[in-house]
Amino acid sequence: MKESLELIKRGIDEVLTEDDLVSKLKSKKQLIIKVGFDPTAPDLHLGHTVILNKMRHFQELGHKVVFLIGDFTGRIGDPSGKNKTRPSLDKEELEKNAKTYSDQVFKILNKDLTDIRFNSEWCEDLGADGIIGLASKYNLGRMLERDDFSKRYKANQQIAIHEFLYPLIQAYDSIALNADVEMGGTDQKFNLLVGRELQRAFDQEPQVCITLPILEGLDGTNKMSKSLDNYVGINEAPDEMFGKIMSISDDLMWRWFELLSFKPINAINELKKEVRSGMNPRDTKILLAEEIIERFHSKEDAENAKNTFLDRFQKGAKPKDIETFSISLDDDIAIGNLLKESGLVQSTSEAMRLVKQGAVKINDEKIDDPKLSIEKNQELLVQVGKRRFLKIKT
RNA sequence: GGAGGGGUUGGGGAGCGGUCAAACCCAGCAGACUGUAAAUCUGCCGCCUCGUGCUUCGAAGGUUCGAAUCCUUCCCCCUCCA
Repeated sequence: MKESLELIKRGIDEVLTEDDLVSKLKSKKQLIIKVGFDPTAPDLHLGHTVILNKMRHFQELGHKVVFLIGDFTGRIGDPSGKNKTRPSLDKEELEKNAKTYSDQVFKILNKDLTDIRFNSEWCEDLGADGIIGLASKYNLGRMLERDDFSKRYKANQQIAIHEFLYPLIQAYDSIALNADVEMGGTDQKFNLLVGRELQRAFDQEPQVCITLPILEGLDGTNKMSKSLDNYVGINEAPDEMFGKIMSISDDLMWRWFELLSFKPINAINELKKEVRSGMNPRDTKILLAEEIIERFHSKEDAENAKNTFLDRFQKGAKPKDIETFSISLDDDIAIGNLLKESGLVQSTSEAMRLVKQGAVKINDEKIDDPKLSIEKNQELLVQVGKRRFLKIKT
């Protein structure tokens, strides 16, 4: 019992309320743990794994996890999204996304203790009556308690009505599932609590709400997300992962250790201490990268990725597999056009700039003439900046 | 229903007849330094045939030697009062 509670509480932000959690755990019944996911972004990244790991913890204690895909809520639009009208996904697409999810999710979750559900299952039947009924159980004052709403309200900014509906529907999901626990990021706290209250209004035992810290992305400040392109996808190739993880700042590294590593807290503190007394932080970062890659690929992949990385950046070797781009030419071609055609840069203007800045190498020689003409029927190794490589056959 | 404010290059946000491809900040890219870091410094950051070249400032017209800046119409957004 004590250990269970400790496991659950590790690395989380808040439990509301701990007393309720304790009594649910004491009841010895199999609990239903609900976590909602966005139907439009089925590619999981490390940010998602923070919560997936926690779901896994509950499974280790024998509880049932509901992986809820918010296809219906997705249609309404999350309050945090401004005016983006969301495309409603058709059945086929949904199934595809669900499959993508399940392909990835079971790298962490236990299949036997996981239900994948869609909230359209019960929301479609809710109807206008149902929605009005739901809405009658909540009130404006409580809605405005939500930080983001109250700020906007005070600042005379608009709040669309449907934004009020969103938390209600999410709460209805908890009722439909009879959830015992709902988890989400700290930004979801309000929504989770609405679920708790509405369950009471529907004579259910209120769910325990657990918030988890939000993982910062590669830039170190913003939430990891696909749209900001600051993520590490769990399906990414080992080398790719390794490179991305090594590029994070030292500060962020500790944050990632805390939220992503399975190492005991003590071990992490020990590492911190060693760095403070002179160990190169790069080497601890390597440990982190290895651990994560091992989890989503294999120990061998992790080892290889590490070696590739060291070869490449410590010894200055080039990547092993450089793609080849072939183009057939009638005539010689200007370097700017060649770079653009090959896809190494977006425009010839960009190519010209890069050449002027000394960022372009051909066969390991820096070029400085933006008007350089390349002869046809040649094979060249072209490098742009530090990491863009391409073999070009003209 | 009435009154007012606004739509500028990825985001934020100046400009309000020429000196505007458009200040400044952020993001991004490149170079230096390094641990492919962070911080810092420097440069770049619409497009091309790279030139006293071309196309941009919600859309379409108009005034003018000249418009992102003025006028007209249209589209869109926001706030306040009722």
